[in-house]
Amino acid sequence: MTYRSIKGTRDILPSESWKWQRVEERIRKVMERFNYKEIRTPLFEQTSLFSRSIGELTDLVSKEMYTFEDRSGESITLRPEMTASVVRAYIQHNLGKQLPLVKLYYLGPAFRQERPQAGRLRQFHQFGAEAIGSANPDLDAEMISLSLAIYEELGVKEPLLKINSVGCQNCRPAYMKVLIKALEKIRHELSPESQHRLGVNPLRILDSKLEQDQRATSGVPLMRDHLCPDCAAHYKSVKERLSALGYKFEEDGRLVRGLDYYTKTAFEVISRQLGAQDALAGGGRYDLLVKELGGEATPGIGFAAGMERLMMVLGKNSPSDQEEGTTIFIATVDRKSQDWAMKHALELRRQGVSVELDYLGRSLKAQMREADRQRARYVLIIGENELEARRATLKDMKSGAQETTTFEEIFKRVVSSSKA
RNA sequence: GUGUCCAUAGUUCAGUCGGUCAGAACGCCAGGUUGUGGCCCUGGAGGUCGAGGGUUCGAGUCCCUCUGGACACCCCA
Repeated sequence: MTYRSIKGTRDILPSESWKWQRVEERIRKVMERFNYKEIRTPLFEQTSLFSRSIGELTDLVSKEMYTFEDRSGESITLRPEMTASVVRAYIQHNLGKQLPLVKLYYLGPAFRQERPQAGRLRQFHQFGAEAIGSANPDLDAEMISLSLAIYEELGVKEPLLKINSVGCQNCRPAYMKVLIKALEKIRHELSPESQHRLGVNPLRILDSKLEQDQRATSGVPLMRDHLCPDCAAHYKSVKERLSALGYKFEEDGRLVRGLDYYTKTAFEVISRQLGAQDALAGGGRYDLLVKELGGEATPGIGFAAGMERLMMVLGKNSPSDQEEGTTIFIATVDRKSQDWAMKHALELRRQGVSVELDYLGRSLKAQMREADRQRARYVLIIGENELEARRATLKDMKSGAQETTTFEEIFKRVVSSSKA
């Protein structure tokens, strides 16, 4: 038996990792244009941080977390998302005392023990942003705009924006009563699953994928029609700001977030190019979360996005550019030239040039083939004759032209072309 | 957790009613140029046909179990 990566985890091999690097770079760039600063938090936290913030009864907490006891008996959980950690750090380091509005972004792995499928892994990667310290709907618009700007920057085709308001502690409880009452009335028309959800998470029934549920709930009251004046005004403002920024969006009164901490604005970015797991990003406002986790009552908003899903969408679009090749391959023919190559490869590398040479004792022909495979811009050929004459042959792999000249001249050329 | 489908060389796949079916392409290595790439030609290495049982004179090919994978439900990024 051979070892394999654990179910739902995967290796990102060199054939792919360079693409991830490119994408991550551009994500960071956009984040920074919006003046969000990176935060890196630990991969694991105290279990209660997540259960308290996300909600004890949510599916995520009740059956999807990687929770274990460490050797001291403390309950530890691999982060299933990043918002809780970011808010924890915000409180722990009193970030709100240093700045009235804290804008943070993150990028990294998260863990959820679900059955893997297209766009869903047990170790997956998320990037996202959090802005803590303002309840201003302008900030909601900025946050949504930020998430879309990233997809725009990367050339994602037709990301679909869906928004909704999930209310607040003032209006949601009352609405829930109305909703449950309405659902009770049509209970027998609901799917068995939804009948079960009635007792656990009635909101979920609204976005059930089953035709049966959709039909049955067509006349059921929606949160957006039962918002308190404050929430209604906020929601209206967000929509106005989005329109003013030129964004198209779809109001989805059935959009629900799976995490308990959301209030008011909820949004999702969907891609039709994905499978059943079609959410590229999801987020919303969480005005109660900081207080819930022990900080001073501070409003916040954020979003999280899936890297794997992004990569899937990007893979389906442009044929994408090529990985950069090495700049120069030094081909050698014997021990002496190999010694020379080792020494000068290091020298060139110190000057910022990417250099490769042969470690398999291959023929010159094989080394040339290797250089070609690496898409080297130049091959430097060094042998007995050259060593003696303190010259080497430099071949331009694109044109095929080659010339024998002094080491100094060659290095000058290689270093300058590597900087270009 | 439930369901459906799948499992043959490094990769993508052929293998017809169970009887040379262990193959192709690409990739890899070498040679064709005893110091030179990409194209082309030639040759080579590489598989206990996911694992374990069973049916049969005989099983990649049929049956069972297991493992792994994909997708969907669920859930969500």
